[in-house]
Amino acid sequence: MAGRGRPRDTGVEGRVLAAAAAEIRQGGYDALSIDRVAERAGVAKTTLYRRWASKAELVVALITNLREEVPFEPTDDPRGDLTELVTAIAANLAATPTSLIADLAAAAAREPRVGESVRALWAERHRAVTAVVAKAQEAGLVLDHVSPAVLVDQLVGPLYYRLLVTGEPLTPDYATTLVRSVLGPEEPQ
Amino acid sequence: MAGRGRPRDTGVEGRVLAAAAAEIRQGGYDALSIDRVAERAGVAKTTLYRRWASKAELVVALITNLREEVPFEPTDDPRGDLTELVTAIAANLAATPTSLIADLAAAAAREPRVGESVRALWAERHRAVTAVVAKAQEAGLVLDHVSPAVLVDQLVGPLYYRLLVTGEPLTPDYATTLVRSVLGPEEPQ
DNA sequence: TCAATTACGCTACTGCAGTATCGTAAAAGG
DNA sequence: CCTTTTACGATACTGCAGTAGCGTAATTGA
Repeated sequence: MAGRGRPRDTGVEGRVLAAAAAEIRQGGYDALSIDRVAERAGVAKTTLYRRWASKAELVVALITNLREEVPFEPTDDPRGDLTELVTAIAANLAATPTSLIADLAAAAAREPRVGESVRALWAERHRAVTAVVAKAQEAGLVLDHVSPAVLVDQLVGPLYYRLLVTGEPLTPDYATTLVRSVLGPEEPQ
Repeated sequence: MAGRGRPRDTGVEGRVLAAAAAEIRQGGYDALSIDRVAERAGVAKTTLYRRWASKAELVVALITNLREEVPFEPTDDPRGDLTELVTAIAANLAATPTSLIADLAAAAAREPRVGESVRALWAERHRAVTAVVAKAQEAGLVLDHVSPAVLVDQLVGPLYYRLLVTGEPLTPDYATTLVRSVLGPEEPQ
């Protein structure tokens, strides 16, 4: 079952990812050099390319690996949940170097395979917001003429828009404003 | 006034931009090679770098140059204007190679100088939407609790979000849906 | 006419991503 | 034991962005 030839060195992946993590922490995507990562990991460059087809794929695997699940437990207050969730996403985006996100988006646009991985990475947040929006709709917080899917885009899209396009800061306050704009003013019971 | 030494060759800029335009048309940002552009323009690479500090700056200058003003004359129907404008922006984004937009965003995040130019390039659309939203507000189409600035983000942001993040297509129908979601259903007089 | 100044072309270089080639090591199967 | 198969390391290469150095051309001012 395990194939015929020489088995793969199972330690390579971990060593390379660790080396890449150390490199990307100081300097972001551009500063991460495949040659340096390979040398630091004690691995030949060709071996590295046997695991990941490109620098972008390595970085995506790295980010996916580092990714810590944001624990989010929904309460019975969809509006509060939504605010909390959007604020958390905004905080996460603000904490990540903008150039890294932009470089991932660029790599995703260039290479279809990378695109799938990156979208899978970001789809998680999208789904979480979608779930809470669905609860808000059940609770009657969403106007009839509004499509839930579009509403999600209008909650999350502006975050990326500010980050990548206008360059304005992502404050917690802004996240709150987004939710209020979409759900209407606080309506006490 | 014109300085002391040898004057700059005034034809360089035009020739380089023309060569760059020809190159970028077939292959996008990555395929545009500074060496090839210089050769095609009949200019030394060093001369090219005397005008533009980086490839990104050259591309931004190129896009700015190619930019044709989208003629938009506001009518007395803010809602229709907004739909038309957002649809036009969506169409323009959909017609541009996604990787080019993503690469510009990445370059903007990397180099502050490029960031300014790119944001200036994109701010035009933002301002146009802001103006129409202001008219809509005057016409009473915007709910009181909604900030106009946030509303603009929620109209334009989802376009970039779909393009760069989720990878979903930008249809004219989607643009219309965005406007309706934000302004409420058509309210006949 | 001549020195100073600036632009230009040319060549060569660094560091980078990615590829090709080759000898060798480690396993499986005959 | 020996062949086959696969992984590995090493070296060298291509094309790329960007930089440095140098000789030379074109202009101004003395």
